[in-house]
Amino acid sequence: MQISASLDLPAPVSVAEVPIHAGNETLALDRKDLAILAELTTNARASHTELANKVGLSSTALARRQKALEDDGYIQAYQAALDLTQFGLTTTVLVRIALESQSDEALKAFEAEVVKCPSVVRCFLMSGTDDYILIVLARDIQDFERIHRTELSRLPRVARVQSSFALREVVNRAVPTVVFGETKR
Amino acid sequence: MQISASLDLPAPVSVAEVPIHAGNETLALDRKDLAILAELTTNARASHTELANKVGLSSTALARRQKALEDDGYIQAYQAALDLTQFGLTTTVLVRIALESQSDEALKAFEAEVVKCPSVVRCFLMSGTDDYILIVLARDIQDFERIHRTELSRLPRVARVQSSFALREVVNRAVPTVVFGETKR
DNA sequence: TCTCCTTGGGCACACCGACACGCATCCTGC
DNA sequence: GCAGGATGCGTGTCGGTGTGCCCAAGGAGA
Repeated sequence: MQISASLDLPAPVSVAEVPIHAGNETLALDRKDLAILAELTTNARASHTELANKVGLSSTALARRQKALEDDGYIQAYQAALDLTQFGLTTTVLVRIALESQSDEALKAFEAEVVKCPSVVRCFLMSGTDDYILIVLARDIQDFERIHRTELSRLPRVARVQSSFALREVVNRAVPTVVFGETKR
Repeated sequence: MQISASLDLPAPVSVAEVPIHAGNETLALDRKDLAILAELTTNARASHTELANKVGLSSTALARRQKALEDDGYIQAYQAALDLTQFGLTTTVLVRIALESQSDEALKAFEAEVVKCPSVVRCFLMSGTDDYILIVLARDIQDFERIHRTELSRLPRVARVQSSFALREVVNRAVPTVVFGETKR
């Protein structure tokens, strides 16, 4: 039942060895497990019998595997995906923020506040020159001006804020397709 | 039953008018609808009775509202969230890509190929100097070197590639919290 | 080679629950 | 007061889910 695999970090891989797919520690999942995950990524509410037919298993076997995938932590949660454009959130903005200092105290202070910003959906602490990169969702450019004023400019220890607007989203995947291709079994 | 609201774009808003929450065209959703969405964002497989108890409705009323939310497109899909660290994907890289030219043909050629990159999860066409920004998931830095070599460097019309590694992810939300706070009713 | 044991799959069954319907009630706006 | 919309209750049917049991394949050991 899909044991271990929790801590088997990728083995050191020589550069020339890997063909095209990544990974390749022997993942404790076979093709049917990946098919289950791929299907659940699309239809989280699919029933056992429905999934069983698509994967090619009996409902019993599928139920066992699905439960194992949940218990082993491969499946974190089942969540509804909302259409944010229905809420008017059609504008994505990438914001680069540099702090006054990189002291531990400054980072903590900044992060404690940025998690409270209701329009921020992602925030990365980055290597390189820019300290943080945020992804902000807004209704339009005017709304982003408001967000900039009421949320971003109130963040502590900020030295510089630089915003770039996304004109279009070309790719938006929750899971990289590489995940569903990697298996030895 | 939650009609319309599909096309009611944000009304022009004077800068001083808005207090703290965004939006504020009269959204066709009341607090209970938002509570349903908030709950389904966490537990997509919750039953009608389970949701009804949390929201404070009967299962009948809840079923009607949930169906309306689906039919009106507020809920796009129900999907399983995978723990990507279980697959070894612990490294997030932001990649900025500038093309040789901004001609329509160059954009189309690039985009047609970037959607095929299995390690790319997001790709934005950006305003400003950088043409595209990608979010790439890798196992580690060595794995990103492979991705850079086998996926990114093969993209057409690329003039410059600049990569920044995310040291830590401070915020990761599927839905901005502002969504669940905006309503008039 | 034979046997034991483990692992995973499939079948059958029973139970509990979800879901959909009809109807009565309540509230609001006109 | 009336009409429309939304809620809540009750009921019946259907389907999903969980369990027990048996079977097949593969590996280990004697």
